[in-house]
Amino acid sequence: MLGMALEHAILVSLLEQPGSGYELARRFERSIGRFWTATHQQIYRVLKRMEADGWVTAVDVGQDGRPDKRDFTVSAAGREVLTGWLHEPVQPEAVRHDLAVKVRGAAFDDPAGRAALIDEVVRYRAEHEELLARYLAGEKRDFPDISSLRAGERLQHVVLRGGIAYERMLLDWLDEVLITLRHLREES
Amino acid sequence: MLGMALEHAILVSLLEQPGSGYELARRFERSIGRFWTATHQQIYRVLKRMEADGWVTAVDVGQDGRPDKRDFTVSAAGREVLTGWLHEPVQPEAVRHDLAVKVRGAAFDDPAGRAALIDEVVRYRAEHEELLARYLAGEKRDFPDISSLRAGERLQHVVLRGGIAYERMLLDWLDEVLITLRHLREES
DNA sequence: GGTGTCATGTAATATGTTACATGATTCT
DNA sequence: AGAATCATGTAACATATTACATGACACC
Repeated sequence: MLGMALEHAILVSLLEQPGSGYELARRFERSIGRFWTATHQQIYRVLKRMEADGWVTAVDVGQDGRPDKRDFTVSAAGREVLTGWLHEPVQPEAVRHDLAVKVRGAAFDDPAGRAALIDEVVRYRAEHEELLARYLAGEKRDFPDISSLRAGERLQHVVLRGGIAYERMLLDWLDEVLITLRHLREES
Repeated sequence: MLGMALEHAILVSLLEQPGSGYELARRFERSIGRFWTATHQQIYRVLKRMEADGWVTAVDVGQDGRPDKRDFTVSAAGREVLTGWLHEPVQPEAVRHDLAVKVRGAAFDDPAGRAALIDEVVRYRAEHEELLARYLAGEKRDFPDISSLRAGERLQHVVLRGGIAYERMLLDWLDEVLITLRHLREES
């Protein structure tokens, strides 16, 4: 059970705030998704197993105007599993950076293909510029007074700072990539 | 076949330099591994399929003092597959950042557990400091004169710059994380 | 004699992705 | 009337990880 993965992200998210599979999926699209991606199908499957293993307990909640949902809460056993995992060493990350492969691959493409890559990098850059703007807006909204945060909020905030730092670094790097690609275009 | 993955990283690597499965695995531990991780088991399996599909061709090379190896080269068909993929939009990255989950999870750990996390972050930071040093040494060694690089080398270099930028950003962020964790410790 | 590197793989299991499926309500 | 959102899942398939397996040679 070493190094297991989605389970722990779900445990953290449910400890911060109990919720349904659907709500979890939405959180994974937003906040948690900054450092752990998962689709609703994965989440439902893992939640089912976690419930069977007694890591979480579910309560049916009727809602008016909306379908019923099943609200999950972390059990004492689930909390123990999480703390056990927290004390394991951090696993090396599995990196998968599409764009970097494409940039190196551009060496084997023709000028038209490289021109298309420039457009694609521009599009990709715009996406991440928006993402950074959303992170910064979220920081302003959720952590307006940084000096008065409780422990959990401070930890959430420093993780958000990581997302912001990552996006800024990425934008700067994409500018370097664009300079390089445009430079190569002008030479040919 | 959209969005397929390891295949393309292998094609780029073999176009830069033909080689055996073992050599590819070593490259994935080093240079390519900065943006795409893969184990030798994965590589052998995918190479087999790529050979069956005619994307690469293999030549047996006898070596003295060493086991024979099978050297792979990208075929014309493989090159076409790669350029086809290069012209597809970049897929959103699947992020999986263990440490960020643990930092948020630390909110639900006891003081002893948080102290242990500080030690773990320190260890992790030292690992990445070494990695950055290796990248910088590699940059000096492989790109001593930046003004006189050919197209392929310039693209390789800008990708390496990305790795360097990432590691620097990570180290700065880890310092922020340490400040936050130590601050919480002193308050308790 | 033991450790490490070179070189190749198989098998079992776990995880992740994609497509499909349902049904109510709210908004335009 | 049609599209979007809320809410839950199953099934089939693809990919990744982990453990196991073999054998030669080089170096200490």
